[in-house]
Amino acid sequence: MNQSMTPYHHGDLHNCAIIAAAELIESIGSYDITIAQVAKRVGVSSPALYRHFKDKNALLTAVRELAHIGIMEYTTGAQDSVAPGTLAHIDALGSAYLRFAMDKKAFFGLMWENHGDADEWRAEARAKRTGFQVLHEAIDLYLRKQRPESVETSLQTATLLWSAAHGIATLQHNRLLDTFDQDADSEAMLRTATRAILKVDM
Amino acid sequence: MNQSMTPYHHGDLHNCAIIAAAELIESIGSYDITIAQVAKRVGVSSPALYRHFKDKNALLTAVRELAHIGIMEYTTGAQDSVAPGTLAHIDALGSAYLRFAMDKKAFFGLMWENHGDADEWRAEARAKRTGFQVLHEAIDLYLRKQRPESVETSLQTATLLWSAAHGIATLQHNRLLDTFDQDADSEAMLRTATRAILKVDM
DNA sequence: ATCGTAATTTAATGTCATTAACATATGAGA
DNA sequence: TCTCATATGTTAATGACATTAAATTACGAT
Repeated sequence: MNQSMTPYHHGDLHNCAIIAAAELIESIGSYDITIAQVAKRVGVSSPALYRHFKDKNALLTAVRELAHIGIMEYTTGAQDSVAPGTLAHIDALGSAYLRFAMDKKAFFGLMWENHGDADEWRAEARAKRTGFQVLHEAIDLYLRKQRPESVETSLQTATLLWSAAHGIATLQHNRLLDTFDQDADSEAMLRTATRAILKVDM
Repeated sequence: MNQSMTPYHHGDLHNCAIIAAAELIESIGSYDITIAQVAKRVGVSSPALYRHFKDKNALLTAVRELAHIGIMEYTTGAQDSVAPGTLAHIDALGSAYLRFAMDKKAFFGLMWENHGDADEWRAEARAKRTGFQVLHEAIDLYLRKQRPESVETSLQTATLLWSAAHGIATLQHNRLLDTFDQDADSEAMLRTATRAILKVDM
């Protein structure tokens, strides 16, 4: 990412900073990072970053996008080995979500955090093909095959299933699941929830 | 809370500070407060608070307890008008949870946040009668009456139902629900989830 | 009344984010 | 190639905070 031949820094501070921030977040396992840390990691002074990002939050927002790409990779990767529109397909997506939440704790926390520029993000999210869209498509396909009379509820079903997965992931993330149920198994929980929800009329 | 007759502050800075912090959080709708703000509100210098709290986080932890009491009030209050162990009872608890999450956004966010002293809290939470215990009892009672053969799964069922409620609350909290489903109705979603989960074998 | 301890206060530090002022590179033209 | 405008960096400087240190005052027991 760095044109190591150029003086100053030039070239790609913008992207380098985002990546450095992401690496930093990953390495300390928390998105409570400082501009100074990122700057140091890229080998540049703190104020330099302000040429590329309005403020610290703007940098974090950029990292957030990386996190969304990451979850997309987990999600789409999970689809490779399953037949489209099957229960296994939906399970795989849910499992990927839980796995991402655990593997990339800091990213997971960061990406759903309440961010200031929420409105812009929401607009984009609706347009793009996000992890949610992938889930929605899978559920739509599943219903179309298994319960065609309920296809029209696929959006609500997807939203509900996402909520369940998100709740499980979040509670586990904050170690609240095993606080109350020492034997809690998030994967099993989500599979149970999935089956319960898919079976029910909306 | 203040012995307005005493000089200095004396008397009750500890409790006054907690309440002031809670009021502040409520008023600005965020738990991103400063020690200085709290101190000012109580009419005392910032360092004074350090005589009563190890650090800022200790103060927030105290507020967190208030938040838990608050959700307990919502929860138990919701039980007054329903027959114990009925589906309506469980609905009422879920509804109260969602309502608290919306009414007291900042508290809701604060109380489930990743806090440093998590281990102590977890130990206490297991001992005390928390909102979760109330839900667990209600579900246990429900299963005992409606599906006695599944009573042994009441803990898992409670955990799963909490997860669903928490997911819905959290996503709505961050305005993510209506990002993907403009017509999303959190109450309806939770009722659907509740019915689906209670019907299913664990 | 007196002393020791608890509760406060004002100073002082150190970490950050962010802005200001200054400097250097780079690329488009003359 | 030389020159200027713009982009990109750099080193001060500022201001908000959390937190600690040192100095001060209130209170309760002797």
